[in-house]
Amino acid sequence: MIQEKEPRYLQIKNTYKRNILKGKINPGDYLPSENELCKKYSITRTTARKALEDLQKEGYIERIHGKGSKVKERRQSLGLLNVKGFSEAAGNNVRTEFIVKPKNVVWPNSTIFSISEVESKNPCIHFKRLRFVGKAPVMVEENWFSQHGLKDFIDTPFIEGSFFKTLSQKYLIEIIGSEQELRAELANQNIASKLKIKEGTPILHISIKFITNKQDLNIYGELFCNTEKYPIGNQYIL
Amino acid sequence: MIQEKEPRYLQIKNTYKRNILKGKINPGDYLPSENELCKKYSITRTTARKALEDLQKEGYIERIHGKGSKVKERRQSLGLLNVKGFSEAAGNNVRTEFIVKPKNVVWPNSTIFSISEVESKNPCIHFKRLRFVGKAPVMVEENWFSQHGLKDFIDTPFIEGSFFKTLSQKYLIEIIGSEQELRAELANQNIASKLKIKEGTPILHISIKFITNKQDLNIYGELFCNTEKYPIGNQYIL
DNA sequence: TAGTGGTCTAGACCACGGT
DNA sequence: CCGTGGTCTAGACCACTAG
Repeated sequence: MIQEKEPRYLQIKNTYKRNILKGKINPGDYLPSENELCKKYSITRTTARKALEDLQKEGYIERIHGKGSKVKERRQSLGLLNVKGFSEAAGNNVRTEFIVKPKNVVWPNSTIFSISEVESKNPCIHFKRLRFVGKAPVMVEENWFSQHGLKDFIDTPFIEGSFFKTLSQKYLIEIIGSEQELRAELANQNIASKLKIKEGTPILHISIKFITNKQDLNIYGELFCNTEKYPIGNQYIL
Repeated sequence: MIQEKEPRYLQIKNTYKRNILKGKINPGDYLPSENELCKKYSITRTTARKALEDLQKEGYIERIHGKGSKVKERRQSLGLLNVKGFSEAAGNNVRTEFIVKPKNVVWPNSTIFSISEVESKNPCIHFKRLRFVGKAPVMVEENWFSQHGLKDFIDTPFIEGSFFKTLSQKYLIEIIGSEQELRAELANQNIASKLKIKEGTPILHISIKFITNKQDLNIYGELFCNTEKYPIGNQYIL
């Protein structure tokens, strides 16, 4: 086991980050000033500033000259398009149900993304899920990907119910990018019944390709979202 | 007229930024090390670091422990929204028309993004455009932002008709991130008439906040897109 | 005027990369 | 080994906000 010493500024940054995320510190509140942090943790202003600057860079606080470090308002949205996935963004109020469990299928004719030869030579895994916020179904999600390097995927349950967590923890596969195509459409009878909305309600249709750190493994998805109450959030920072 | 003294680290940062943009320094080259900068400009490492850290944050350089500050190959792709076919597939077949030219307005009550104090204390600039692919209008775009640090913005035409090119080249302002909220909606009478579609056609409504490298300058936008023929593409790499 | 964040100096020790 | 960037100390002066 490698013993890594976490820098002081990171410890302090993460302390406040956790407290903001947990709701112990609320939007509008002010964090301790730089000088207060210096006393509290026995550090110098350089170190205190580094912690605060990082929090600012990540969008948690706003620093106001002459006033202090104010915790920013964070809206709740689903955050589906960012690489981190669903469960993390929407809190604990989410549930996922299988409509079709993972199994092998023939590769569909993807009209949008082209599939590499290596991908198409391997079997295709497919599954389909329905995602809820509270009791309301908000999204139908369907995924396809090559079995290439994913032994026993079909027979193993997802770690904590999360697809991406399973890829990461069991197979060390990380998402390193994505391409998306977005369309507004009217729900057909099939989607409408699953999302418990009327046929003809406007829905957001997302075709997505997640690019992974493993050669010739991409995750292809089709998402159909009822955005009426829960718009899709998307954040890019850096 | 307020005489603002530009901080030393900013002068140095912008010196190298301009040289990179002008091609005097090429991708793969290394910038002077922190200690070399200290000697060259008679500053301390703190100041040299601040300049280099800013260049890194904006994606111009990569800092490698034990090696140095390497100029990056291409600017980091931020996954900004682009209409598929706008610049590539449609060739030069793209046109933008003003519906409302840039002028000062009172800040709207943004229901989605919270505006910082500094932003709201400065006047708000607003403009509204209609974007075409060929002869077909495909997007209504409306933007708001603080005039903070944007002297003469309203009176100057856009460089090559591009808003972001103007920000970058005239004011050295770069987009370093974005937050978006996506919704599928039915076109109201106003939007429908501009996009030449029937009222009730599904459209993609995007609320977007572009975060810039300038403190307290964000670009807020509302986009209404007819995605029937031209879906919105979105790419995120890294 | 007191307190805050913004900029800056002049040092120090460390971990990492290449020789 | 030396030079690089990463972390950190202990101060300083300034500009801004608010009472």
